[in-house]
Amino acid sequence: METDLENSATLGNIVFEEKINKSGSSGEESRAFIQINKGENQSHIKQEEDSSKLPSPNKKDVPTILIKEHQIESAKAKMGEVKEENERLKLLLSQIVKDYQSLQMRFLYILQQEEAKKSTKAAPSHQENEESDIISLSLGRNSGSEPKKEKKNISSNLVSNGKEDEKPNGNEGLTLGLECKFDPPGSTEVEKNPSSETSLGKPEEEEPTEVCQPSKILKTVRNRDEEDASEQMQLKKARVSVRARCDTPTMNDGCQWRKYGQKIAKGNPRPRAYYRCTVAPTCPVRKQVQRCAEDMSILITTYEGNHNHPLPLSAKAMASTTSAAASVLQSQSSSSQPGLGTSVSAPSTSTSSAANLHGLNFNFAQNSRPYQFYFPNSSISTCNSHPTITLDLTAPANYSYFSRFSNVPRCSSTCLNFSSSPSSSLEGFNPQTSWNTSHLTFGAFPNHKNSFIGSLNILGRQPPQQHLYQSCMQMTNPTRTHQQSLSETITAATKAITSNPNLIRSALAAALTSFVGNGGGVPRGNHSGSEGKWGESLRQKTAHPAAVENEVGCASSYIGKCSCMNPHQQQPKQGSLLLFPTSLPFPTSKSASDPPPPNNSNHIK
DNA sequence: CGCATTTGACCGGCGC
DNA sequence: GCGCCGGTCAAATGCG
Repeated sequence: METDLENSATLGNIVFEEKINKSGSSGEESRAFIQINKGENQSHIKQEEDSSKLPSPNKKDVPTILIKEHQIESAKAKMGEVKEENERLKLLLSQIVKDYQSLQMRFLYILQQEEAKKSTKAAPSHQENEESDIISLSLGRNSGSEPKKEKKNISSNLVSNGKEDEKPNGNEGLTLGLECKFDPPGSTEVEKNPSSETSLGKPEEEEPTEVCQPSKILKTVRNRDEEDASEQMQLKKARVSVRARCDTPTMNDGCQWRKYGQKIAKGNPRPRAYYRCTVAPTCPVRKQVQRCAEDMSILITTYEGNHNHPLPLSAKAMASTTSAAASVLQSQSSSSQPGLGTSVSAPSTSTSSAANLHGLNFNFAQNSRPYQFYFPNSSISTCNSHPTITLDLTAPANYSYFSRFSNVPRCSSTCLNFSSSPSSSLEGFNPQTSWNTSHLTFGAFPNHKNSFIGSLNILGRQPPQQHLYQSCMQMTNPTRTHQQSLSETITAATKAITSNPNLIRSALAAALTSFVGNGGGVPRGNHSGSEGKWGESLRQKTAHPAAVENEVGCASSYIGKCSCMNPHQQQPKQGSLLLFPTSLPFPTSKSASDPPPPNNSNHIK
């Protein structure tokens, strides 16, 4: 704009007018009108030329020339003033942004401090506020060897943590007990979890140690479950469901999973597979994989819990996403239940997720205005046994998804709709042109009292954030190829997540990294969920965008650049972030028992 | 032989 | 109290 002004000034015969103050000047052959809207810090230049009134240079009207020169000088002077004003406005804006960010950080810090205080009161031994509710459930677990073996070998006193997951490992309870103030000194061998730094129990969940025979462990644990059921109910509830188009049996989220069960759930002919994370023996994270009953091409993966161990980047991405999403639920539930105020973040997953969880700053409004979330109910009711947040990464937005997907009567559902506008074709998505604007929307669940609806315009009017994400997005520019750029992307996204307290944005960033690739992942071929193929596949696609359309099966996902809005959202067009729905390049899992892709041969057991 | 998967049984929560 | 359902366990089975 300034450049335009300067250029215009050099042309001469130009009169600059501030529309507000000086509109209506006349008598000039050639004019440029500058409309300045200081409030918006935006200006538009209109140029008008009236050739019929152009003075002839040959005319001997010298005074006219002098006047014009004078006018030019005047115009230049005004232009300078405008520039100065523009600079002032910029400075002011930047200052405001800085202040805002500073306040935001302070607020987050205060929140974290408060959380820390609560945790300290409840359980002095635990310092991390970021412990997720689900992780709390995993208390008492150790990195010990196979649960069965330990269970058999343990004759010593055991500390039950009240978690079913821990039943097999009597030692686990002991381990937890050590960290727990209630842990008896005489407790037997305690195995330090390799990832113990991340395994922390919440005060509420910690329980006095109990001595029991190995054979009785299970019952003891369950009894304690009953005793603490009320406390743990919520903690167990938070879930994050990811909907993605995937022809492969399972999504490769970078983690290693072991299947421990399969059931045919009511209302869905496809079996639901149950997996637990095997990256660490004590990891409490579990996931359910099921095909969408109405669209078999959609794979629904529901995560519960947070990893208590280091994860590869690819796994971190998903974990961060799920943690961040879960934090939404947590934040809401926390408001309704002070006792559950501890954070939801995954300790081991990354500092980013942890930081984000407490940083949930949502500007709620009564209107679905851009940049604001509308929560008809400010919190998810704790009565809901399974509050679930859904990340919908499937094809074109169809809000019927939400209603049918949230069909669990007692569950409140939160949906992050990553679906694109109907016009955007997943397969036709061109990554090269897809990276500027994103739009994160929240689907409404009219049928659920605890649902919330809203939309977030992430970039819109927040230049710093925009820069942040642009930096991330630029790294993913297909022109920059391969693993390095992907790695950078992941790193940038991680930074973005870390630095930005906004939960949704963090989730978004994490989601981005999830789909960008699994750099750094160390897949284990022996585990069903250990593939790194999809990340690799995506890298290839990124390097060769043209090939994307030709991909069969799980297509790559990209965040698209789109100047238009999601039709379902009546939001401003500018600067909105739009996440295109995508099929995910999840590799095929070794597990033959996983719900088979709709198009593929299905063998359901 | 070790490990992962399969699959029937079991348990607990919830609704009627 | 009973039955349904989701979730988990653990023995059986399969595979490398």
